[in-house]
Amino acid sequence: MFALRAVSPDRIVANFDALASLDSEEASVLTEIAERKGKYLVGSVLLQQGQSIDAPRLLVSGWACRTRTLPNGQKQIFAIVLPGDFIGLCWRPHARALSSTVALTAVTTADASALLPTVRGEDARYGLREALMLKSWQDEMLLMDHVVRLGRQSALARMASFVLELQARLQQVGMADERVMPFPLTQYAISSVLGLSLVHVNRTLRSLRDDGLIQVGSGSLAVLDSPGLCAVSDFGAMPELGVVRLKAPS
Amino acid sequence: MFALRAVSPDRIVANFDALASLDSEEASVLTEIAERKGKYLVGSVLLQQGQSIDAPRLLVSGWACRTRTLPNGQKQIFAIVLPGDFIGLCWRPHARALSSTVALTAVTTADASALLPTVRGEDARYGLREALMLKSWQDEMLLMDHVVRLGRQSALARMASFVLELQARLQQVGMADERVMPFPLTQYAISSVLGLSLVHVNRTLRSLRDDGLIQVGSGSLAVLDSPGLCAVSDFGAMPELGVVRLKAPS
DNA sequence: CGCCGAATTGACACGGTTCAATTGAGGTGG
DNA sequence: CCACCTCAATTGAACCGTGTCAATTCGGCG
Repeated sequence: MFALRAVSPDRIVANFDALASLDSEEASVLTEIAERKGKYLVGSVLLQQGQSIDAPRLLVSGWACRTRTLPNGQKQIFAIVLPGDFIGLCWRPHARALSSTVALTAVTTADASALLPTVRGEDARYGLREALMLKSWQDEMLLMDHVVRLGRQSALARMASFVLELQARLQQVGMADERVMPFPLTQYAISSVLGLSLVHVNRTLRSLRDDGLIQVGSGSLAVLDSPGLCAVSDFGAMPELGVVRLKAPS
Repeated sequence: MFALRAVSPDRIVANFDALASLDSEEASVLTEIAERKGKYLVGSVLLQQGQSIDAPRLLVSGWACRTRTLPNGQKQIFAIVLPGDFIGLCWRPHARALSSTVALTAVTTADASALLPTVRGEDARYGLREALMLKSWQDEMLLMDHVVRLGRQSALARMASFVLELQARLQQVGMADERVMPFPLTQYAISSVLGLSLVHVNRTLRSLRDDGLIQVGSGSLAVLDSPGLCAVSDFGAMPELGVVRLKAPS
């Protein structure tokens, strides 16, 4: 299936190399990691809230989310985890997971424990360390962008900026072209991300579709009018994604 | 003024000692830090978004907030910074600030650069390092609690859980007793935190007051019915603050 | 073919925003 | 000491975005 297509180790290396130049040894470490895989079904809990974080993993294929379930049964999704993203990678020692990570589709992950010395600064993989730093910096930035979305944007703007965020991130790992991207999320999942009711998510999507801004197919989504979508998204609110500077042209 | 009362170095040490036992050398480092102060007026930018973080500071007195200003002029406040909290302390090397930190009242801060080696793990202050780790863990947790607030709670619940959060945090540094606490926030600031309109913040506060749950005086707030406020807050949604475990009784 | 979860749609209620005006409190200068 | 100014707080009324309830349709899969 489209959405489950695995990201190739090469793409992952390229993604990180774009953040900070990697030497060949660093690239091969990443490649090795990406090849040691494990599979999980939809709904699998990849990391439990409160669990101590000692073995970081790399998401290789499929989509997941960091989420918390409220007492009344509602869910709040903090972030969507895409191929090339890490699960349970933290710069603080002895950290515990602040949210559960759950598979939204079938998923494969790879053990990334080999990166722990690099994170701790115990080896000389400076480029890789810089890339990991920028990656986790981006994660934190996305969370703050999300706070702005939930706190200050309308349903239409939330949806538009969410779509644009996913598009940008998928393009970074080569899973989306200028227009079309995989989109395996149910409307319920989207509602749990955006803090809206399921019904209103449906209406909001239809509105964007009726305005010719996007097109949703089975498991995929196409951005028909990127500037228009930016306008709706109030994107000035979160110009940050573009700011994740790629390395200077070498 | 009540709210501007400085937290004594002793209280700060006690706060951190409650997270992880400190030895006397570690305690004296904190004390020295807390005594090297600088003053700032209301509205001062203590840390600019995008600025590189190299000199962490400790907030000694007054309140501040981490915030971002949107293109339309609205603000979104991500977190309230209270005495005993750090400004610009990050576990990743070469990090940049993801939001600006602005003084909400007159403020005094202290240079905490002396803690950098401890954060980097370059010295043997293990207890202090553990305490700092838990402190920043709590910061991140509060941010996720905030996402839940904005995404899933009603105005009343947001207000109630916000008040309870501030109460708990102020009690940790000895600035609030069982009932009353300093409360220098304008309703506009509260609206920027909770993602509500200024007018509705006013109405929500009045509702809590009319129900006999809280009482607001000049620069202070009293919790009259703590269990009642918990009930309104849907506090089950964010049981985390209580979970910041204090050290085991020695 | 029949089943089940996901998507869709309509009608209606309600929470929250917006606009506009008034009141209250602290600070400053005459 | 009072008049005045400014910003924060307060209140009312109308509007509208979003949630809720309830049905219906669609689509994949056994």
